[in-house]
Amino acid sequence: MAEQVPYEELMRQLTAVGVVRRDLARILPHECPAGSVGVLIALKTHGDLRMSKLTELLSVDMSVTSRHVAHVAERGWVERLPDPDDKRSRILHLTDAGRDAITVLSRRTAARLAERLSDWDEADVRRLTQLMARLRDSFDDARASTDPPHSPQHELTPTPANATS
Amino acid sequence: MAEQVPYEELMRQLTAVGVVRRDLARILPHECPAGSVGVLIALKTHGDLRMSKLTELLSVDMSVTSRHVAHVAERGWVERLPDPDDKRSRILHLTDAGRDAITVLSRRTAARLAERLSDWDEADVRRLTQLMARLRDSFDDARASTDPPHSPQHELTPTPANATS
DNA sequence: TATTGTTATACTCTATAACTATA
DNA sequence: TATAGTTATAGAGTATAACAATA
Repeated sequence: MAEQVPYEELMRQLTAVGVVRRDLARILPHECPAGSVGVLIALKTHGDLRMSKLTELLSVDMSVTSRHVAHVAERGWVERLPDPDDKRSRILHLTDAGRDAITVLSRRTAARLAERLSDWDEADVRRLTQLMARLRDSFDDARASTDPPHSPQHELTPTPANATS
Repeated sequence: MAEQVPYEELMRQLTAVGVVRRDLARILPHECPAGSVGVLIALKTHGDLRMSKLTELLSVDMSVTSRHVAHVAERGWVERLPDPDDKRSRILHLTDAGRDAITVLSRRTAARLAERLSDWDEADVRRLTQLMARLRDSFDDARASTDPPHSPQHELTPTPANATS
């Protein structure tokens, strides 16, 4: 891709999505924070999952998944069934109560989005959704292939080439 | 807008942006977390700003802005000058060191994005950026006009209309 | 010895509320 | 009395590291 792409602007907009996420998070019940929603939706979409697979889908550390799953399990929305093939593993299963919870959340979220995006046409909503999905895929793929080790996080101070003064 | 818009999918992709943000955050120096970057970029883009204006641009609570600004001020990237028109106010000014820091960060971020989005064409990057900007605007506008009070956050349990069992 | 999952700890971002100092 | 800004506190999300159980 050409060098003169407006990455800085994309970067800014990525940060701006936080505004959207926070606004949507505000309508969630205190019992069901965003992390829980992610788990519930993933299970509704993909069916029963093991912790490892769910972790992969959420693209977070497994310790994070474990935390979120513990939360929804405590509320009876997800069951952690034993895996007959591997006693270390657990199979996560969405309960009926969990399904009901998602229904309520989806309805409420959709209402909020419909309100906020009242002047959007459906085509643009779809375009944005598709592009964001592709963005996520591009990052997931790259992380899976090149990230295994870890990014060292260099220092910021040494900037001889850019010293403007 | 029609009722059958795939809001649930949009919702999922909004969450997925977290993957992207986290990946980009990983290349930031420990001295300059995401919150600091937001402040620096805003000042570079809009020039000198008062706390209140910066807060509006970032769409967060002023206490958050204050925290982030204190961080970058401690590192000499931003100066808090007195406002001659209002002694309660402070004018935020990006220092040369701050400008240098942004240059380094932008370069590093751009490199990461170029790597991740190597198979994207520039038009799609622009399309995505524009749609995200519009999304943010839609939420900012709505918040400004209808949110002043606060969303009550109802309970989740009562779901008579959706009981599947 | 390697892998699945949990837990302890620490850090960032955020909002609410209480506070100071001006207006 | 109202506004600009700071600080204290609390809550959510995340990653790292240490750990238990099983493969």
